[in-house]
Amino acid sequence: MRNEAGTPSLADVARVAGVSLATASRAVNNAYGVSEATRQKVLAVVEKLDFVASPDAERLARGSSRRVALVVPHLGRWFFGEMVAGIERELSAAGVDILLYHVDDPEDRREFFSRLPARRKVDAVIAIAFPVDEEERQRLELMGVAITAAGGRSTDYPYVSIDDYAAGRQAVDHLLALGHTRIGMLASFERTLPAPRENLRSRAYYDALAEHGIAVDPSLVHDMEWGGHNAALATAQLLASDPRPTAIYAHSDELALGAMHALALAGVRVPEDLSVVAIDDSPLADSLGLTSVRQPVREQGTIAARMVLDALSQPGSTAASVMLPTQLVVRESTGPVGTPPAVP
Amino acid sequence: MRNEAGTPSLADVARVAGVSLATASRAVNNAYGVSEATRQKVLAVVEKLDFVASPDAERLARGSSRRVALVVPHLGRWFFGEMVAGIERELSAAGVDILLYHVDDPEDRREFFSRLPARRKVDAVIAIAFPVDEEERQRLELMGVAITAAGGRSTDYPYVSIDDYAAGRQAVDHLLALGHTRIGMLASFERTLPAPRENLRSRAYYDALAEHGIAVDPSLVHDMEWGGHNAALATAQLLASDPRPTAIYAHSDELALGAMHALALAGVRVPEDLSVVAIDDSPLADSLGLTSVRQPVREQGTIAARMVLDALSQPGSTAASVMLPTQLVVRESTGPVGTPPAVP
DNA sequence: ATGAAAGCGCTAACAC
DNA sequence: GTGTTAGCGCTTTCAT
Repeated sequence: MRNEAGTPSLADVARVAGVSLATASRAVNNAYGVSEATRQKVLAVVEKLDFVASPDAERLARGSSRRVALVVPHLGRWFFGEMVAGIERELSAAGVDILLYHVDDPEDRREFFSRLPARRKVDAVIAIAFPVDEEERQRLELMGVAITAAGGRSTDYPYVSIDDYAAGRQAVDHLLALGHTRIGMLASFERTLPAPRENLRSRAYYDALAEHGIAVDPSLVHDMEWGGHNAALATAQLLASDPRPTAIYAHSDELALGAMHALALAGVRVPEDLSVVAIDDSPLADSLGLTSVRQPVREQGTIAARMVLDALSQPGSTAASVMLPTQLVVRESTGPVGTPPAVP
Repeated sequence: MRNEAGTPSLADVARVAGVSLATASRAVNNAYGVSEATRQKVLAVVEKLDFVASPDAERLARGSSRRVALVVPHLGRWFFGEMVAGIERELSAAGVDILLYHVDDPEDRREFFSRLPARRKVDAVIAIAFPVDEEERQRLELMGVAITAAGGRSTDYPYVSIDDYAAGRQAVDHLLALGHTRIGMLASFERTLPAPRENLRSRAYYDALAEHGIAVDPSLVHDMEWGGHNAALATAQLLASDPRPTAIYAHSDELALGAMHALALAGVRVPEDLSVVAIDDSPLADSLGLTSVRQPVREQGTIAARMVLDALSQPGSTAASVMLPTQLVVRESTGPVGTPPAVP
């Protein structure tokens, strides 16, 4: 026994308890075929020796690891961090370990899937808010690892997300209901994605306007990479258009923040002169008094984790995807159109 | 061989290459005692079979796992997410896997260290921005796992962080240099911590004022939990004090954001009526035009990762702690005191 | 209900 | 330089 003092093995437990290795194993795993008396005896020794099974040996002997890979871009942004937090909570409660892989750009993505660190390391992978392409998915499936998407949709494997289209509609419809007809949109795209896909938050805008018989003015739509700075730039351009929009719909709180800063600099009052609505309802929105569509991020994480747990316990089964509802949270950044400019 | 089709073992590689298991192992690990020719032959087979060693078996046979635990509170906040991103990049480049543990409150902390998931699972643990107490540290040391702190200081083990005192001084001195003498402070404490420790960002404020012969007005100091909302509340109180401060020093960008929102609501112009400075220089600061002291977060992560890597390669050695410099980034939120109120 | 023994996939002496 | 052979710490038939 070349064991260091601090790490007792199952064999130690067995010896001290006066039973065989096999029995000790059964007792520890609550397996059948152990008398209650023996079980208690063994568990007592486990307690006394402070024994913890080596996960590596377990995995080797058993064939599965109780480990899942979490592939996530943009840690550092609220949405992604919260999502990870939600997943971690649920998984760690179930005794499943999380291997973290951060992929910020398409190259990281590619590298992850080619090196397949997941390979032989995990039983499942959770991809946060980005699609896994068909080939990648098949390779994973071949090695028997289940895949789940959190915060994004897929046709090929189970996911949990919000209905981005509905969320967008809630935001734009809110503006429309307030009488706004000239609405700017700050849309963002993800450079993480291998190829651009249809943006449901944008489509919501187009549909809502169309349904209200409002023609879309392309100069009011700005597509940009995520980031407050870009949003501020775009907002400055919006302010220059004629007639100036009376409202702005931002795809995310961060974009809205940049916009509001630009508005403040230009002396445009919110919501008197211009209304701003966004999607996310992050802490930012609260600090800012921003009207925003709330999406339950942590809960998405929790549910994704449960789906994975299910997949682990029933290999082969395919979980049903889940779409969580969103809810408009009205704060001070939106108001009816046409409020007469207050005289200072 | 009960191997599924998709997962070749080293034994498979050896057989196909026509060498023994041992030789295959040596070749794969670039160990000594393998002729270049055989090595190439083996590696070719590895390539062809798409072989990846089972980390579990490696660890079991070798005794170490090339896995480290990352213990982090408050994912979802920029600082923590960025730090994790920095660490991940470096560690994954070195082929070390990261086990993620999220601890949001003292209870999570306690649970982490008591269940010691690290136990037998990792070779090292990195604690982000929170102290590991002496007893916890000793238990970890006993099991031979190295511990490193990122984004926080410790006297008991190596760390990498910024000099919070210096950062605070840069912020407050900037205000002082602009002629401000009545300066409010928005300080935050961490409920993650087991016990409150001296806050260097606060001390910087007290010292700076003292050195300039300015008496501290306790009513200008507000301690709060992290969050823009709390900052907004505190700011409202600051505005009510008489005479009203001409500047606010916030411990973080998020706090400053809340403050600026409160100021906007109150019709107080920044920086004409009141200057705001903070610490972090997160993307928020840029979007907001906020003067802030930049701290290199990702770099702290990178360095922490390197320290761990060193510890893994030279067990027993104690890495030297590192303190990274910070730098004031002046934007539009600060200006000289006494600017005459512009007449609207 | 319990024990003996055969692996799981790999590394590391130890021979040759 | 290469092959043989024990294990690493656990799970799991298969006996008893």
